[in-house]
Amino acid sequence: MNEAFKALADPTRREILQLLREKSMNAGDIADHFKISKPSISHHLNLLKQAGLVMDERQGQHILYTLHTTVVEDVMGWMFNILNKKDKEESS
Amino acid sequence: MNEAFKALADPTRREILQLLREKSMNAGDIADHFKISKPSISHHLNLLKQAGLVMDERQGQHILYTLHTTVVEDVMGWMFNILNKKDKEESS
DNA sequence: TATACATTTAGATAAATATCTAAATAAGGA
DNA sequence: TCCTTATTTAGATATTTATCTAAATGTATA
Repeated sequence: MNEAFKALADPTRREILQLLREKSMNAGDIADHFKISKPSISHHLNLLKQAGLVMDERQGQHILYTLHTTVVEDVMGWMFNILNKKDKEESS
Repeated sequence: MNEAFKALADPTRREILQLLREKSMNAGDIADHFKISKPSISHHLNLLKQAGLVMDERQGQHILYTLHTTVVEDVMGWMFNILNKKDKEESS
């Protein structure tokens, strides 16, 4: 989960996740939303992929990126635990 | 919220937050939980403070650090939004 | 006030990261 | 097969970050 936290630390990568929340997109269309170069976006996409936050699938000439929410849920779980002082203290 | 995401990206800082979830602690006691130097811990505590994730309060010779959950909730909200594709799509 | 303890600040350094341009790979179509 | 388009990989560079030791600051107490 450390990789996911690190991936989420960058504003560009968070914005990519927000784009993908709406719909899956290919690398080029994602890159068009930003001012930085395509190779940089490709690098960010790779980090998101390593972190398990997105999945990629080649579709002909394009590569389609899709949000993958399992790890997001894991991170949310960690955060939720922080909010609840001592998860062992009571059960009811 | 960017500072909070960046603060959460470091494993030592996340561990500090987990310590403080149990109870408020002073800088020295926090540092004793780690192998790294006190100045390094002080630096991490400062970043957590800048991010709004902890608060500090001098108590005599010691400085007491306390978890501050408002920003954690903000981050959770962001994550929650990512999980729900298109928050505008329906209301019921 | 002198001393000890707790913590931070200063300054240095090594490692990690974000970004770029240029080149390579992969697929589709003439 | 040749050319175009889509994307990634390689390699370089500047910035940021985590860490350290040494010094400074703040508080308590003899």
